[in-house]
Amino acid sequence: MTLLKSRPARGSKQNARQIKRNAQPAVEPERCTVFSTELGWILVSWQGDALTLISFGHASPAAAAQRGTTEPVEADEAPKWIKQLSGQIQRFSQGKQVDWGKVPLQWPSRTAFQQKVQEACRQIPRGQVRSYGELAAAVGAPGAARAVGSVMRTNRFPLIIPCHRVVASGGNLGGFSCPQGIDVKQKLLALEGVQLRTKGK
DNA sequence: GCCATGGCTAGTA
DNA sequence: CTACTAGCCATGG
Repeated sequence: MTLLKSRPARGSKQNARQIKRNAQPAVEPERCTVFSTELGWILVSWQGDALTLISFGHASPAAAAQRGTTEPVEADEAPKWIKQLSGQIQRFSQGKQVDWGKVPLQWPSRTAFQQKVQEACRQIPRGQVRSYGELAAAVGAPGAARAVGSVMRTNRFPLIIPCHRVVASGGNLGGFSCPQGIDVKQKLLALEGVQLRTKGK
């Protein structure tokens, strides 16, 4: 996709006219599409060549679309890489192992802490879990379990950044931010063969 | 800087 | 087991 058009210097009347005539937005608009999976209706948003949002666990296409900033485009009108990604998400929702590869993720802004936590989360292998506290310690912030939870809560790329693999200490599930709530987290973990200790010890 | 808010934890009852 | 505390720490207003 070629969209890198050299931007004219600011403030020039001539340039302003030229921009208008070309009608070429400086940045590509964000677009999105919705589709149905075993994990409910999913919204996928992107801008240019980068992913901007994944939202899943919705009861209806309308509910999913509401999370986007624009009207969804038809599935077959989406760029190829989005179609591929959608396919991967489909297979993931069916419990298959998926390598997300190097999908470009675009964050609005991130602190160093958030970045580290997200990266650490991403490295949790399928079929395994870590506690919020463990993740905190792993990024050099022991005791910041709660802060880790906040990072998970604001995860814009669930599944790709497997926040569902981060659980409470002592084998408890912990929380989850999703329209369909904590059940989805359990379902996700079940898909990966993780069964949380109901009790025991 | 202060204060409130969380997908938390460990301890106590 | 549950219920309730009291700390904890990174954000955002």
